[in-house]
Amino acid sequence: MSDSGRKPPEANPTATVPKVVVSRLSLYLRELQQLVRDGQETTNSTQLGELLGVTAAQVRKDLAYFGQFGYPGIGYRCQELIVEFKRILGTTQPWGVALIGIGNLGRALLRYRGFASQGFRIAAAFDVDVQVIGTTVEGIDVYAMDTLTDQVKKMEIKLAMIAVPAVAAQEVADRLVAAGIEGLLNFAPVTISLPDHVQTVGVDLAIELEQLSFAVVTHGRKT
Amino acid sequence: MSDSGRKPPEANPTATVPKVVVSRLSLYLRELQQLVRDGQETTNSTQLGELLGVTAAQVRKDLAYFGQFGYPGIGYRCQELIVEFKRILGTTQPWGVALIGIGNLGRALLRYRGFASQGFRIAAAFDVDVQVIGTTVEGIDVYAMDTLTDQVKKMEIKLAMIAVPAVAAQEVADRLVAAGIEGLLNFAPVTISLPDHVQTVGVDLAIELEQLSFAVVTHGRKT
DNA sequence: TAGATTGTTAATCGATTAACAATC
DNA sequence: TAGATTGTTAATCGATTAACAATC
Repeated sequence: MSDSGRKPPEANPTATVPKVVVSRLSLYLRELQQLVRDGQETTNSTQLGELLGVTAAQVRKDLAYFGQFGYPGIGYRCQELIVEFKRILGTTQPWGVALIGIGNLGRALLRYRGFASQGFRIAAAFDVDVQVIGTTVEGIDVYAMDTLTDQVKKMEIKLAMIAVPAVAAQEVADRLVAAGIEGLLNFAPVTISLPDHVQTVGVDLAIELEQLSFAVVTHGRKT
Repeated sequence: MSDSGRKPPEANPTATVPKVVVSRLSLYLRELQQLVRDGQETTNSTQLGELLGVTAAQVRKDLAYFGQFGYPGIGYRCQELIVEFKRILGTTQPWGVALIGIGNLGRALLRYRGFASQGFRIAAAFDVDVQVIGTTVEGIDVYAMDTLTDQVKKMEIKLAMIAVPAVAAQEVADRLVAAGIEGLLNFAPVTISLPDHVQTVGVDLAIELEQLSFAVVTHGRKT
């Protein structure tokens, strides 16, 4: 029942996974965690599809990129999928994350409770403001930007969130890259140029509202 | 030079625009605004493509969904495109936005400077906490949830941002819909069920970090 | 066994790219 | 005019869907 070692969770490692499939993987994970909280032990492609608004065929195709996780006639065991998806997404072990910029948004991110449960821990915060350097916010020490490289290396931090003003974002990104950071979550509303080996994800809150605006003005007339 | 009324900015209104094209439209707009700040008056599909990391052909195809905005041999006038894109996205006139939940994230959103410049203004804030009801945060009045319908109707608010705990998100959404809200930006890490005529965009910060994690662990091995 | 549901193949659909005549 | 760049068409590529044998 727990670990009968039946199916081979080995996918084609050369197959390149479409970005949109990876984003759905996170959504599946979120729904699975909700199902478990609701006491459900198994699910199936039809249910997962309904929860995400996609077809059952797509759910099965998505999962097939990563391996065989299902039981024909039964469906999927929620807890098993959660473990697999976390492994695939790389969040089995918690990541230490650096936060740059302790302004409005930075403080909100420091206080945000939703990171820890998904395997992310803000390990250190950085700012240029002498008023906040040396203080502790939500139990996290705020360091001067000068100490970035040292701290990042000492704490083996690989991910960073940029919550500085737009004009400073590129320079901060350059320093993070120089310090050896491998992935950046950028909240500044600018495109950042980075070497190929550094990954970036951008979150622009105004753009999200723009997308909503478009959806509303075009109304029912579909996307 | 300014408004010679040459080309017809009329697109096929029945053509359904792919969601991914609309998201690139926002990115084009952001780059165009940056180009104007940098003093550039015209651009072309090659430059816009480089800024976004897409091909020039794709830029031209994207724009073709909405009309003919270019000048063969010249390219595009930045300021003209900005005006057109804002019209298409529906942000020519500013939207009043309701904010629900004045916690960590809600306060950061209230203070965020990036909304106004893109045509969004937080018009009213709501919470259940009697400690904050009746106060003013960043010049915005905080109201009790009971007054939601009245305020939304009085201020003709059509968009709302949900920044409440996950467990409360669905109920808040239901009340917003009952109040006549047409679009929701949901920051709670849950899927919200809504009637078809109400548009939703979800922003889940932990999911963004998960996507980054995946990109880092799969490293260079592409997407 | 009968019923349910998977994983996978083939068919369909849609988006991206390349090429080029039309235009400034 | 010659050069540059658009808008659009056709070709390619990739993702989604439908169907079904295999499996529990």
